[in-house]
Parts: sequence; structure tokens; C-alpha cells
Amino acid sequence: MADSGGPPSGESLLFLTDDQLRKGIEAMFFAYRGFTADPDRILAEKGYGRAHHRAIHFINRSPGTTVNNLLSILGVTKQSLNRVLRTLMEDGLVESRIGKQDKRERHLFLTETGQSLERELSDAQRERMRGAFRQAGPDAVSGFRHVLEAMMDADTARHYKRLKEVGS
Amino acid sequence: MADSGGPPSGESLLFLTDDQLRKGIEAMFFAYRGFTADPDRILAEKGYGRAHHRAIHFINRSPGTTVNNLLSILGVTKQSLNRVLRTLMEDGLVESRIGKQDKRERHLFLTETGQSLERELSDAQRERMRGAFRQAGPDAVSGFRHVLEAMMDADTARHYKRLKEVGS
DNA sequence: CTTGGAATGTCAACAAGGCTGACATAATGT
DNA sequence: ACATTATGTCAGCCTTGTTGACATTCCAAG
Repeated sequence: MADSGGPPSGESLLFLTDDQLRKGIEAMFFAYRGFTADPDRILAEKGYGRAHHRAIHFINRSPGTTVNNLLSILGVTKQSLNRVLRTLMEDGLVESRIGKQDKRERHLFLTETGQSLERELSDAQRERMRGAFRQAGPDAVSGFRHVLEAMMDADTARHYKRLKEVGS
Repeated sequence: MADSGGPPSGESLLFLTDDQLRKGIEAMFFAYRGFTADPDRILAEKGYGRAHHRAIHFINRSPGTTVNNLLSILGVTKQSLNRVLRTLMEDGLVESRIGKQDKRERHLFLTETGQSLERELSDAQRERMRGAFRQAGPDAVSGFRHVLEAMMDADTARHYKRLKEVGS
């Protein structure tokens, strides 16, 4: 596996040509389109967008989470998130309960309907991910996750790891 | 196909729990933020957005490409792309030359200034990718690419592979 | 040569979803 | 009492996507 043919993948020093990096960059760009394609279709039918999906996903992951916490995970402004949350609450997909200890806080939950949409969306996205994982094999999956984790910002990685621990 | 060694493409060998898939999904979401963060900062300083980056990237990759080709790679409407291209041409980053065989076609090229911005953007993005690749190791890189390629839509994968062959 | 269609450009209008700034309210903590 | 925090809301702006309509230019087929 040393210097035999192919692009220099170098074992010890790991030479990375611009060409290899470029392929990684383009792979990331094109793959992200596929990654969002299925949910996007479902969302479009119901008049929602990716922003709604993100909110629904993370409320589902951490039921009872506060608005502030959601803000820091999503990395958007409260005005932007509020617009999305308001729609979801008006449509009865999300409900907010005033905190018991701290009554300023709103704790967010998915309603039955909300959970149903969440399932529809994540089923589609998991199906795509499952296909990719199966096709690529278990070693590839582990490499995939390693590279992605190394690509995150430090702050972002914190959120990711906190969520990773709290396995559903 | 025999079930011996190699990437197990069979289902029997590869159990994928919803939890594993969820981690992959969240990794993809958070990593994409890191992936775009550096270019986004540079672009914001100059009053451009991701759409400009994408146009610049693919014009650089295929100098002389036509508007129509760019449209199909980017998957947006001509009106949307046109707005971006117009800005870039007004600012002297991109120039379009009328086709010699088919004079309806516009062939797109980066000017010196355009190439300079392209380099700045891709340097930043490559740096991030290089860091992630180094940290994860060569095997992870290969897995990363395999999973991403398997995640693309068929149409998208066509574009990706066509670009991959034409190494810069 | 005429005509259909392709490639492109352009105008207008609209929507999602980011952003900032400003302000209100309520509750908490010092 | 007072400053701070958490949240909501209004107004306005930007980018980037969308549709629809229409003009132009040019190639190619009849």
C-alpha cells in the first residue's frame, strides 16, 4: 500500500494534492444536494422549507429544549428562528410550554402531528443514508464520520458531541 | 457475489441502526457548516454570497463552459444564475465570449481578478479540507469519498464524475 | 427562404430565510 | 431596586431561489 500507483496517498506524512482536496470539496457539494433532496421534496409539498426541518429535527432530538438552546445549535438569529417556530406552532406541529423553574423560558415539544412529520422526513433521509452506508461499507462509514467530525468548527463540534452522547 | 472480504455490500453483514444513521445525518449537517464557513467569511467581506462562489468555482474548473452547462451543474434557474453572473461580469471577475461555432452560446471565463478571488476562496476551503483529511487519515478519506459518492443523486453523480475525470 | 426551436438575456413579481436594529415584557438574580 | 436574561415582535433589508412573459439571435430543417 506504499507508493504503488494512483494519487499519492502517503501513509506517514499524508501528502494531499490540491486535486485530491478539490475532489473532496466537490464531493461534499454534490453529496449535500442528495442529502437534502428527499426531505426538501416532502417539505415543499407541505409548504415548509429546510429551516422548518432543522427546527423539527432538533426539537425531536431534545424534547423540552429551550428557544435559546435551539438558537445556539442552529446558529441563526432569534428573529429568524421565531418566524419558523411561529408557523410550526400555528400549524400545531410544535408546542411551547412555559418553564416551571424559570418562567421566562419556553420549552419546545413536537405534537403528535409534529412527530408524524418528523418521522416522515427522517425516514426519507435515513433511507438515503442507509443506502449510501450499505453501498460504501462499514469501514467507509467510519471514515466518513471521522472526516466530517474533523471538518466541523470547534463550537459546532461541541453541539454535535453533546447530541451524540444522548443517543435516542 | 461471494460474501468473502471486501466491502460487504450485502445487507446481512451491515446492520445499520437508526441511531447510527442519525449520527451520520447530524454529522453531515454540522460538517457542512464548517465546510462553507471560511469561504462565507471571505465572500461576505466582498459583498458576495455562496451563489457567486459556486459560479466562480465551476467556471474555474471548466473554463469556457457555457451558461447552459453551468445551469445543469448548479441546478438553478437561468434567471437566478444570470443575476449572479451579471454581478460578476460587472465587477470584472468573469467575462463571457460569444461562441465561434454557435454564436448563441456564451463561453465563460474568469479574469485575472476572478482567478485571484477563486484562489483565495479555494485556498481557504482546501485548508479546512486538508486539516480534516490529515486528522482523519488516508483510509478515512477514502471512506468519506465513497459514502458521499453513494449519497448523490444519479444526475448529480454524472456531473461529479465528469469533473473528476478532468483533473485540473 | 422561411420558420421552428434553442440559447440567451431581461423585466417583473414573489417567497423563503437569512440579517440588523429597536422595543416590550416578564422573570430572575444581585 | 436594578441590571440582566429569555423571549417575542415589528420593520426593513439582502441574497438567492422561484415563475411567467417576452425579445433577440442564431442554427438547422423543411
